[in-house]
Formats: sequence, C-alpha cells, structure tokens
Amino acid sequence: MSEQVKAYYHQLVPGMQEEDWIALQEKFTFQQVKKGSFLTRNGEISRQVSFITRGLVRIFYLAGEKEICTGFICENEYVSAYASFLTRQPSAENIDALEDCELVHLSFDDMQALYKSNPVFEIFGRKIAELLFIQISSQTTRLLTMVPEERYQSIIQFQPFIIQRVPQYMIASFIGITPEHLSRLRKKMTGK
Amino acid sequence: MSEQVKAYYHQLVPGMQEEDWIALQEKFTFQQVKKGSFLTRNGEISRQVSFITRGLVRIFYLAGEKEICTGFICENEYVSAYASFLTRQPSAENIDALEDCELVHLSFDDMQALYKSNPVFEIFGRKIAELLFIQISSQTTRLLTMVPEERYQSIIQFQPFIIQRVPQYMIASFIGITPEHLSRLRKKMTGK
DNA sequence: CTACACGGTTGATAAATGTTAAGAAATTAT
DNA sequence: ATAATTTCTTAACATTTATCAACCGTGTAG
Repeated sequence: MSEQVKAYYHQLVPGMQEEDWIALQEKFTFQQVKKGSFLTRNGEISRQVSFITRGLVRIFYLAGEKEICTGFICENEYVSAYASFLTRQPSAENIDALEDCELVHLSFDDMQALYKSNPVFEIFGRKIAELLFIQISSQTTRLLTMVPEERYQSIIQFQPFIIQRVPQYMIASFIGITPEHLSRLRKKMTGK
Repeated sequence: MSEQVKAYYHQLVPGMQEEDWIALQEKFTFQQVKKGSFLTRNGEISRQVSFITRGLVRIFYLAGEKEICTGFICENEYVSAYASFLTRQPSAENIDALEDCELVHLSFDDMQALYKSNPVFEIFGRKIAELLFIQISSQTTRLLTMVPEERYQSIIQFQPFIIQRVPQYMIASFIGITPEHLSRLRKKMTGK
C-alpha cells in the first residue's frame, strides 16, 4: 500500500535516498474511511496532508445551504485543506469521501519535524506546494477564461475520472453553474 | 532598495542568517521598467520570479481579443508567471507594468543553484510556493462562492490598492464580468 | 413487492449578465 | 490650452443562467 506513496515520492523528489524514504514512511498513519465520512470539516484546523491510495474525495464549501465543490481528488494524489494546513487557521473547506477510501496521512507536526531533520524533506514540501499551486492556478484560469460548456468539456478531456465517478450535481457546482443548467448543456452537446 | 527584499525574506524565513542573505542578494538583478512594458509574454518561458520594490503589475490572459486579468501585484510582493517558471513550459500568462516599476529579479537557474548550495533556500522556495498557493486558492473560492457584487466588495475590503490604482475595466475582468456590468453594479451599490 | 429517497431531466418564468452603440468624463499628449 | 485618446457610464436589447416546480428513472430499505 505504501509502495504507491513511494512511487509518488520518487517522482516528486528523484534524488531521494532509501534512508529518506524509511524516515518518511515511519511518520505515516493509515486509515480506511467509508463513503460519506469527513476528512475535514469547516471550522477545524487541518492537521494533515493525505495521500489517497484508493478512492475519491471532494473538497467543498458551504455557501448558505449550498455545497460548492472546488476539487475532486482520487487515488495517487495528495489532498488537504491546504490553506488551513499551512496557516493553522480554521478551514473554510470541507473534505469528504465520495467512495470508500484508503488514506495515508502525514501530520503537520511530523512534517515540521521532517523539515528540521533533513533538508531533503523541504524539497518534498516545496514540490507539493508547487504542484497544488499549478493545479489550482489552472482552475482559476478556466473559471475566468471559459464559459461553462467549455469548462465541462475540459473536464471530459483532462479529468475524465470526474465524469465517471462524481454525481452530476457536484460537477455543476465545480464549474460554477446549477445542476439544471448542466443537464441542459449536456443535452445541447449531444445534439452536436 | 534591497532592504525591502531583505525584510520580506526575513518575514518569510525568520531563521535566516546574515550570510544566507548575502548569498541570496548576490543573485539579484535590478531593473526599472516603464508603465506599459512587459515582464512576460505568453508563449515565452518565464525565467524568473520578481520582487516588486515599487509599482504595480497585472497578470492577464488573452482569450481571443479580450484581456482577462487574473491578478494585480504591487510593491513588496513577488510576482511571476509561476506555473511557467515551475514547469519550464511556455507561459499562457502575460505580465505587464501598470505603473513604472522597480523590480528585483531572481532567475530560475540561480534559484536552483541556491537550492543546491544551502537548504535554507529550499525553505524560501517552499514559503513562496505556499504563499502563492494561498493567494490563488482564495481567488478560486471567491469565484465559486460569491456573486460578482460580493467579489467587488471583497476587493474593496481586502485589496483596496486595486480599486485605487487599476482601471475599472481590468477589475471587471478580474471578477469575471464586463466593464459595463461592473459600472452598473457600482451605481447600484452607491444607492445603498 | 412497495414505497421512498436520490439524482437527473424538463418546462415555464424570472433574474442576471452580455452586447452594441452612443456619448460623457477623465487623462494624456501636443 | 486644446486636441486626442482612453476610460467610464448609460440605455435598449439579446442571451445566458437561475429558480421553481413537476416528473421520471433507479436503486434500495422495509
């Protein structure tokens, strides 16, 4: 199970040594969660980043009654209420499991300890921050430069797992429209 | 002029030593640019991150004929076509000066060299990535959870320098609406 | 098997936002 | 100071999107 994490870590920090991996691995805690359970609730301070070895989660905000999704993360990716994790401020985000999940957690405190113990982990931390930046940055761009139909198309093209595994009404909020409107857009698109 | 950068660096990495600062400072290149000149054009690979000691720049995309702003950065902040900088891929973003600017550049190659020379610079790189993540993350959230009027209000509240120093039609694209519509929203808001 | 909850669709209508065009106001250049 | 350019505003109209409500299909718990 942690072989998956090792592969990810290798890809992120190619120069890593076996002993680094062993030190990192010691900090991992493993968890299985059922569909529907929460990893983070708004108001809590996020205490960890989590690598997903199996399953799918969503990140979402509560705006009044409505749930607005800002991300879907599946196996072989890191997920976190990262802004809260970094700032130690209560999270505005919720994270819950859309499928049964297997997770590998790395806590904030352990991560700080790793940073101090060996600079190679700074690289790890930097790479994760950079990766998350690139991901969210492209989402902001899509929101500003594309109309909803184009945003949906770009999910089909670049994140097809979302189409397969996420309910449509959640995808709708992810691209900034109502479920009804997405339904109509889809109908229009098949006509073409 | 580089005292400003030093203060920023200190705040970012409190544990830094004077010798670290000296090593960093040696890599700086200084530049003054006139209003209207470009720091980065789309298609180019971004070669640097730039600290702004004076002035104001915008980051924007070209969507057909239209310019869509994704950020305004002023003095005492870092600016970069950061996705391009990190991935070494051609930038989709443009950056130009909205005012005469004084800039302190740090090149990609120098930054890599610093990373290798001393782990403390990894912290610096990580902190910058984390900071940029937090900034863009909150922008994505605003785009998904707020209506245009609320987004404009949040600029007034949290980034008033934008209201003072950026033409309204650029702010309009930043919050995802047309200049005409922003004009109407403003009129409506003063009535309240 | 039946009833119910959930996700998705559809239609009618309302609200928000975009487009086009014109002119006013402000800024910049001569 | 005047002209030229840019930015902002306004209005009429078109388009997009949201809202509300009803209904359909599917799966599932009793």
